[in-house]
Amino acid sequence: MRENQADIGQAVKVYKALGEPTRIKIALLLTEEINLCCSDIGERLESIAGSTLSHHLKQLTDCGLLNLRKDGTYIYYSVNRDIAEKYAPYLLA
Amino acid sequence: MRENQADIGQAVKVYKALGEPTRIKIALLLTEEINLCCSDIGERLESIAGSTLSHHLKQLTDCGLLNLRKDGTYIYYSVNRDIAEKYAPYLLA
DNA sequence: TCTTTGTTTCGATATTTCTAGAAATATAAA
DNA sequence: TTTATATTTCTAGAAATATCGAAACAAAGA
Repeated sequence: MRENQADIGQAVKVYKALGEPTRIKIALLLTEEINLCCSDIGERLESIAGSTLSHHLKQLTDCGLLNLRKDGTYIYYSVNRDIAEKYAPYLLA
Repeated sequence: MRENQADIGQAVKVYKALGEPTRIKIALLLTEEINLCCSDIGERLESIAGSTLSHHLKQLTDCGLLNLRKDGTYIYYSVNRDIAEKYAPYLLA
C-alpha cells in the first residue's frame, strides 16, 4: 500500500462529511463568503433546525475541513484551504 | 451560488462513495493496480462477501469514479482519472 | 449438457445517520 | 440579575446504509 494510506482515516472523514447535500452546500457557501456564523449559515439554507445545523458543522470541523473562530457569542466558520486542497479542491474551483 | 453548484449531485455521490473505508480502499487499490476484477479486489481486502463487494463497486461506478470493462466472465475495473482529478485528486497522489 | 467460476440480485438484520424538539450552556446587553 | 440571542447536547423516531447468505444469472470449458 502507498504512504498516503496512512491518513486514510482523515480522508474517509472528509469525504463522509462532504457526501451529504446540506454539508457540501455549507462547505461551498463558506468558500464564497467568509466569516459566517452558525445562524448566518442557517439563514442561507432553507428551513433547518439549529440542532441539525450544529450537528453538520461539527462533522465538518471534526474532519478538519472547517476552522472556527469564537468571538463572543458567535462562532465564525471558514474553510481550511490546506485540507480542501488536499482532499477536495473541487470546493475551491 | 456558483456555477459548480450545478453538478453538486455528482459531487455528493462521489464523496458519499469515498466516505466509507472499504470503498476508499478499493479506489486507492485501483490507482495502484489496474485491471483488477471483482474477485481480485476481494482477495486484496480482508474477508468481504462477494455480495457486499458488488454493492460497493456499484456505488463507485454509479458515481462515475470507476470505469468497467467486461471481458468474458470477468469485469475489470479502473479509476476514471477525469472524475478523480476533478473531485478527489488525493486518490492519484 | 453439465459443471465451474465470476458477479449480481434478493431478503433480512444490524448499524449508522439525519432530523428535530426540548433542555442546557454561554455570552452579551438591559 | 434578568432577558435575549447563539450554540450545543440529549433524546428519540425515521430513513438510509452495510453486511451477509442464498438464490439467480452469465460465460466458459469439460
